[in-house]
Amino acid sequence: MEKYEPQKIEKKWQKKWEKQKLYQAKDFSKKPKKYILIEFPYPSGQGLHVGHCRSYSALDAVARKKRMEGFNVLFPIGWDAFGLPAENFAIKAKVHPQETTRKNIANYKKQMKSLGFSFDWTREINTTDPKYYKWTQWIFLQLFKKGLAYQAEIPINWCPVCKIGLANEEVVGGKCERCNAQVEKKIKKQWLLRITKYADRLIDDLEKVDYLEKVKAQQINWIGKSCGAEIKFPIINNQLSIKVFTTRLDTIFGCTYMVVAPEHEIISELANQILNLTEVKKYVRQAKRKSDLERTELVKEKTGVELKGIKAINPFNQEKIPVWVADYVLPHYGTGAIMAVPFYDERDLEFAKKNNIAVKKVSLADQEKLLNQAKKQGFGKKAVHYKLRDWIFSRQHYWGEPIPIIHCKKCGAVPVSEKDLPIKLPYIEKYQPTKTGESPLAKIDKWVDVKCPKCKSAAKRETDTMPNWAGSSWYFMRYIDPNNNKVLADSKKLKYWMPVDWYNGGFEHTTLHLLYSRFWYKFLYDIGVAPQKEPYSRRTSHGIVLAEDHRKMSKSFGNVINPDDIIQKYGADALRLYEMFMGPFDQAIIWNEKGLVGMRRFLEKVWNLFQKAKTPKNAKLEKLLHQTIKKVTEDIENFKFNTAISQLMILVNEMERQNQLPVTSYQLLLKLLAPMAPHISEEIWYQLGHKKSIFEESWPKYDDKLIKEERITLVIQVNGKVRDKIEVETGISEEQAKKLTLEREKVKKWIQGKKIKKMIFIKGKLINIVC
RNA sequence: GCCCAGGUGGCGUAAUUGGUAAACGCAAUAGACUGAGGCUCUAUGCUCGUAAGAGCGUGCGGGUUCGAGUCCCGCCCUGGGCACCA
Repeated sequence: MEKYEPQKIEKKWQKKWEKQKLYQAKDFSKKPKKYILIEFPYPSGQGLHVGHCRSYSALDAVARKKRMEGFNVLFPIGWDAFGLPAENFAIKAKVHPQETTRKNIANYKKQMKSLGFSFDWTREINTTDPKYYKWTQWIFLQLFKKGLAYQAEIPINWCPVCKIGLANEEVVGGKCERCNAQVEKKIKKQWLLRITKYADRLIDDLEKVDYLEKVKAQQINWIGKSCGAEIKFPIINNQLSIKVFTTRLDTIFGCTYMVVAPEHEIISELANQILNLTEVKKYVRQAKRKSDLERTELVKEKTGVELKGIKAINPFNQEKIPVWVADYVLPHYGTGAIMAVPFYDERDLEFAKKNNIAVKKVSLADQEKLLNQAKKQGFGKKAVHYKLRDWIFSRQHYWGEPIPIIHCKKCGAVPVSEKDLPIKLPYIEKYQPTKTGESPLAKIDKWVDVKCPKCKSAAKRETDTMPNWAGSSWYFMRYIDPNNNKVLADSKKLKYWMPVDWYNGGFEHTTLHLLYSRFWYKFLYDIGVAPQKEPYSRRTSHGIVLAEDHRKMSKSFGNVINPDDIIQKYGADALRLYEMFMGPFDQAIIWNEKGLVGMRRFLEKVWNLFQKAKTPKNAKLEKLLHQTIKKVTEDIENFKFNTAISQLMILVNEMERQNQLPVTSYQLLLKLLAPMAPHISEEIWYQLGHKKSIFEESWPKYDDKLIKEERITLVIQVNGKVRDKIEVETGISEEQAKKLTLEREKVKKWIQGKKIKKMIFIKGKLINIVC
């Protein structure tokens, strides 16, 4: 056999596998199904990232192993291609986003193919394809019909200089990323999705699924359900009152003041009673200019202004308390107003001290008594609040799915007829956002001016587009039936393939994408489209790959690793192995090119063993072989790829050491290696004279009896310190072990002159003499 | 401030879930082999010692236990996330 030259053999097998259609999933096959899913990438101009490779290499290994285990595997791929970066790039480079997207996808595809992933390319999808987003729009219409999509006045980030709306990402320290002007808020009517209606189910159904515990915890924290009470505090000399939400009703007798958010309507409602209105207005103006993030960043200094002339009454004890406005209270959580109990709340205490507000101490025991009396009088209505807010679904951008709604002066917001879907995104030359804050689509009269589907009078299309999250909230369903133009996917096929058996992606998608897609799936279940309540049976997340300088890889730092260069230098199999070997799969890991050297050496060892694999039998290898089958099988299942590979290295090192290597043992090694390093394994497999792919072989099974060691090293401790070791039979009895131990010279030395209090014997492990 | 994760050799890390700390890989040093080596093999946690050996050693301080990287209490540090969540 020639020298190991990955560049030659890898290309060859990639082409052959594609021709053989080895990795196509079969609908309704009699084999049991396995749906393995990776988060589909956003095809950016920078090309595939070594971070992508980590997730894809690992799940490709899982998919390949599952096929060998006899499953009908669906391992699909597609493109999440709508979004801001493509649009911004287009504006700068004057290339249409459709064009850059096309190019980027072609590049990603080429890169992915050069890594030899076993995707079923016949099911490739693209969220920007009208045949795809027809169904994204269809789902929106169903949400609208069920009252889960609605419009509301919501502020957007507004740059007064550029005269465009900005994404949070484009606001840096409260300033516009492009021109550095102070960003303002502009109120705009926008579409929202009522995800809050699903909040309880999104928490409760987590019990049904196998996600990493920390992922579940993060979802629960994000939804942030809290049960408490709502209380109305009446205003003196006025009919109005301020409603607050609290989880600590039991502390209400210690309440000495109230705080309302600067956005709270009570401020304008009480305007003529507020004595220091100018000061208050000034404060409110300043607060409104701050982003939520800024308000949260200003941790140390809690500012606020008293509403002079206003007093509220604590309904539980009739005490008159002052009302303040402060921006540490946010308008969108709870009721936008709080009762402050400085004795029990650190934040309230800090604020009270700074502003010379009274602090009142009331013991909780006393309060309980008082509270019971109050409750009898019917105060404090039970209430549940969530951190989770409804999902703002409008974007004033070009490069997204048009929202299929027509606005009619008479009929209001009217849904587009389903048979008119998709509402295609018009191809335009100028996609800069407008100076009015509307989407660029608003300028295309020909597209905007339509007739109302209901009353046929002149009407206008909705010109906002959907966020990037829309297309990715249901894509896993489309893979199942990617070309269907009657329904989003055939219900029988959905029933066969769903739910996804194993979904892997980044931790950064734990809260938004995962929650949004679960919400949509639940909704689709409710309207009879999705077959179950949860889309993903199992969710794992991979840690990010950091650059050698310990920072995130980013074009601006100039520390990005291009997988093409690595493949060129070490081969795709070495890269794949390295991505899995570098550390625990769910932890962040620092890229180090030197590690690739080891992978390449290992593969060369495997390659060179070919010369040696001739003898019929070598009993010395049997045990290690079976141990390795067990370890690799279990480690892949538990996504401990690093230790699976180190076990294979141990086996290969032993095979090198042995003079005799049976062909059967070598073939076993190849099968175990194949999911992780497919090219080299397939090449050697054919060189050994096989006529069919190694991936059509079945996964090796181990024999439990052959794994057990007959002899072990029994550790001898004296007072917990290792003093000696003896080789014994595994099944050695306690008495025998004790006897052997006490005969040892070293042991005698250590226990000389001491009285043995007891001896602890742990079968198969150690013996400890306490004296 | 809150939430999550994590601190183990020069580096990436492993440890049968309370039982030999450092498997596997990278790097470095020394030695062996070779005409030569950037090949291969052997050794190397730290300190003392020629050695045998002894002591120390998993962020820090306590504790439980025959025995702790692993469990409990307190603290420090690093990374990631965040919408000050009442």
